[in-house]
Amino acid sequence: MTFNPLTQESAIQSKWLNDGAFHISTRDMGQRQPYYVLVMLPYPSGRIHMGHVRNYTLGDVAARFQRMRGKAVMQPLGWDSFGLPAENAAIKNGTHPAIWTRQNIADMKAQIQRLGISYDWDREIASYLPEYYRWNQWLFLQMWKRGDVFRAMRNVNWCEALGTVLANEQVVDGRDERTGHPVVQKSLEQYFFAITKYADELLAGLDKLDWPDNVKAMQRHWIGKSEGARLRFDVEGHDQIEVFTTRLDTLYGVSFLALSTEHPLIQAQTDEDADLRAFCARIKAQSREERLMADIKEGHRTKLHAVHPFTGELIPIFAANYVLMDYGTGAVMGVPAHDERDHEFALKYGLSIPKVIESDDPWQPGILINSGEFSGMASAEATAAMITKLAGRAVGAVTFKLKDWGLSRQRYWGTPIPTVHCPDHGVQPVSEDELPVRLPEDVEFTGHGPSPLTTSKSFLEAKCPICGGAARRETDTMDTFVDSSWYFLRYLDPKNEHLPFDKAAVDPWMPVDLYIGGIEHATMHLIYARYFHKVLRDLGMVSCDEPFQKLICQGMVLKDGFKMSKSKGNVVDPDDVLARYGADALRLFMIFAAPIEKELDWTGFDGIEGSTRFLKRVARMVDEHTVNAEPLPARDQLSREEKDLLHKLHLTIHRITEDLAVRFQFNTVVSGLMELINAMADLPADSPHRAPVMQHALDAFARMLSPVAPHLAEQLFEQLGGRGFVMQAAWPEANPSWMQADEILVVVQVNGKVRGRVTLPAGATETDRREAALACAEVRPHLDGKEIVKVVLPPNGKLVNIVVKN
RNA sequence: GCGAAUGUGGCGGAACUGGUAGACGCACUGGAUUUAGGUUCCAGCGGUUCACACCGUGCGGGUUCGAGUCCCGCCAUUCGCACCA
Repeated sequence: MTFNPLTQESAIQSKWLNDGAFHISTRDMGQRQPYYVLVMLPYPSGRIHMGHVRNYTLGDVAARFQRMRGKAVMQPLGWDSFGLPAENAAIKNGTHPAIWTRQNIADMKAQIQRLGISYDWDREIASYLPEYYRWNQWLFLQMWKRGDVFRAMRNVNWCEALGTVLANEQVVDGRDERTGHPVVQKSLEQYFFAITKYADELLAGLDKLDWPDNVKAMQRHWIGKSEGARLRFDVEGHDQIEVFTTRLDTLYGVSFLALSTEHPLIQAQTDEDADLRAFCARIKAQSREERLMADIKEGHRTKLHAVHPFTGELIPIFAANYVLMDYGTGAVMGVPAHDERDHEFALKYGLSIPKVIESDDPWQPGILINSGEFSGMASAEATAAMITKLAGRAVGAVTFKLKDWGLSRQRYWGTPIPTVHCPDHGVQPVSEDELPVRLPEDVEFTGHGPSPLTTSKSFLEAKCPICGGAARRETDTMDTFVDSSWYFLRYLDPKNEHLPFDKAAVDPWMPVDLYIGGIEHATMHLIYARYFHKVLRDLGMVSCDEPFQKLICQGMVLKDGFKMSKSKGNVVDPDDVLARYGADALRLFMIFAAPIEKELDWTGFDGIEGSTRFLKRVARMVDEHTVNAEPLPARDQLSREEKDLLHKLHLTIHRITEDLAVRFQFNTVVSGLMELINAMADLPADSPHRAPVMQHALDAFARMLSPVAPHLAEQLFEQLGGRGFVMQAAWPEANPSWMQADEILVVVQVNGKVRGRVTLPAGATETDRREAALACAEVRPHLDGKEIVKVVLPPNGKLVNIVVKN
C-alpha cells in the first residue's frame, strides 16, 4: 500500500470514531490505572493555529502512549467560549455572539479532528451554554454562603463619552483604542472572590507540584508573602496611622511617614489643603504607564505630624506617589538610611537621614546603633524586643501581594452574576432553583455603550428573594477565568443535571496527571484554578488538594524567529499544511523539531518535507517486507547483524519508553525511531533469518510510531498482520537480555585522550580490559618510552584510561 | 534594579549518574538512477592541515586519571516581576 495520507487518514479517523476508540468512562476503567491528560481550554476563535497543533499533539502523544501501556486514559476537550471577541464580532457583523461562537466551535472542531487527536468528544463542554454557566452561578452561590464572595469598590477604566467600562487591553495611552475618547479611573462597587484567604496554602502547595521551576517561581512572586509588623503612630489631632514594615528594627531611623495619595487621612486633608488636593489629582491622573516611566519619587508635605512612639519626636507626614494604597496599609514609615526608596525621597525633600543599623550593606539587617535601649542588639532580636516594648501598638503581621480576585465584568457575553438589587434588602443572591439566570436574547449590539444587559427589560426585572418585591437584576457578568477554573471537573461528569459534577465521578480521575499549555497562564489561570479547587475541597466536592499534579509549558511556535501574527503576515495555517502533507507529517514535525518547552521555529516547508520523507521510507520498508509468522529463532542461531539489530531494537524500546514516561523528552522519541529504521535498513538483504527478525522489529516499530504518527501506524500494523487497532495494542517491552550485547566496544584513552578502541566479549574482566588496552596497536606509540603511572578502569566497563608520564 | 533560565557545527538539536562531543534531522557538496526536473539510493559534511597531528561545547580560572556536564568569577541572550514598604 502506498503512503497516501490525504486519503487514508480520514478513513482511519472514521474507523476510530465509529468504534468509539477514544471513549472512556469510570465504569470501563476496570483494573486499569487512570491517566488524565489535559490541554488548556481553547478560545474558539474559529481557526486553529500552530500553537494549538503543538499543544494538542503533545497531549495526544502522552495519551496514546499511556493508553497502549494499559492505562485508562481520559482526554477531553471543550471551549472557553465567553469573552470580548464574540461581542466585537457581533458589533462588526451583526451576528449574535451565540451564533458566531457556535460556528467557530464547529469549524475548529473539524480542524482538530483532522489532526487525529484522541479526544473523547462525548465529554465536550462549552462555557457559553446555560448547561455549563448555570454551574458557575451555582458555585458562586455556594461561595457566597461561605463568605468567599464579597462586594467592594474598585477602580475601572471608565469612558464617559461612551458610557461604558473598558478592558485594560482596550485602553491605549489613556484613550479608547477605537474611538479615541478619553478614559478615566472610576470607582465602582464590584464582586470579589476572597482568594487571599488561601494565600498561605497556595504558596505552600507549590512545593508538592511537579511543575516547571519558573512557573512556581512566578506564582511565589505573584503571591508575594512578606513578613513584618504593623505599627500604629499617633497623629497630632487625628486618628492613628497604621504602617506595615518588614524592618521594625529601624524604627529609631524614621524621619517621615509617607502615605498613598488615596489614603483616607490624605483624602480628608484635601478639603482644607488646596495644594495637596492638586497634587493628589495630578498623581491620580497619571496612567499606570506614566507612573512607571517617570520613575521619579514625588511627595507633598502635609500639615500633619506623627509622634515617634519611643522618642516622642514629631515626624512630618507626606503624601507620596510611590506608596500604593492596595498594598499593606497604604502607609509606610520612611527610614532613609536603610531603605533605598526612602533615601531617594529624603534627599529630594531635605529630610534627615539618621543611621541606626551597622551593616556592610545599608539596606540589610545588622546591629542596632543610636536606638536607645535596643542599641547593640541584632536586627531580629531588636524587632522582637520592640514589639514587646510597644505593648500592643505593634503586632507581627504578614502581607501578600496577591489581591482578591475581582470577578465583575461590565459585559454582555459572560455568565450573569446571580444576584438582584432590592431597594429594601440590598444585594441578594437569587435562589438556586431559579438557575440558570440566562442571558437575554432581546438585546442589540450597537458598538460602544453600556452593556446590553443594562438595556434588556426582560432581564432587569426581578423579584427580591426576601420580600418578593420588585428588584433590579445584577448586570455584571463573570470574568471568564471563572469558567476555566473548574472545567476539568465538568469534563468528568459533563451531563450532570443536578450538580456541577458528582464527587464519585471526579475522585477516581483527579488530580490531572499531565496538564499542557502555554506559559502565558503561569499566574492568572493556574492560580485561580488552584484556588477554586481548594474551595471545592472545602465544600466537600473534591478530595485532593491540588488539581494539576504535573504541568508542562510548551514553547511558542515561531516563523523566522518571530511569533506568528496576522499583523506580521507570517502566519502558517495548519489547514494548508494538513492539505499538503497530512496530519502524521505535521504531528511528527511538531514533536521532532524542538524540545517541548523551547520555541519551535517553522523555518519553511523543509522541515515537514523531512518528516514526510521519513514516513514514506517507513511505509516503503513495510511494503517490501513479507509478512512472517515464524517465531523468532533462538539467539545462537542468528547472524551477527541480526543480533545487532535486535540489540538496537530493545535498547530503543527502553529509551523511547523512558523518554515518554519519565523524561517527557518527546523529540528524542522521534530520533530514536529514525535510528531504528536506519538500523533495519542496514540489515543485509540475504540475512539468513531476515523475515522473522524484520517482522519482530517492524511490529515493535509500528506500535512505537503510533503515538506520534497514529494514522500510518494503523495502516502498517494492519499490513504486518496485526489484529484490531494498533492504538489499542500493547506497548512493546524491552527485553533485558537483548539489551545486553555480546561484545562491548571499549575506548582506550591515554591521559584522557582517545587513542584507540578494542572490542571485547561482554564477560570481559578488568584484567582483560587492562591487557587489551595496553596491547592495542593504535595506543602503543603513545606509551613508548613513558612510565605508566596507573590504569583507570571505570565500573561501566566501556573505557580504559592509561595515565603516563615522560 | 530584582528573580529565573539558557549559551554545543551553517540551522534545529543529542550526549540520561563526570567517561568516544556533535546522535537524529534540515541545509549544503559530490556521485548513481533518470531525456530533464523531482523522487530514490550511495558518499561527504566542526575548524586548521597534503598528512601526522593539533584545536574545539560563550569567556577566564579551579577540582579530577578524565569536564559540554561539578565549583568560583565574568560576558551575552531570553523570559518573568518591576516603587510590594
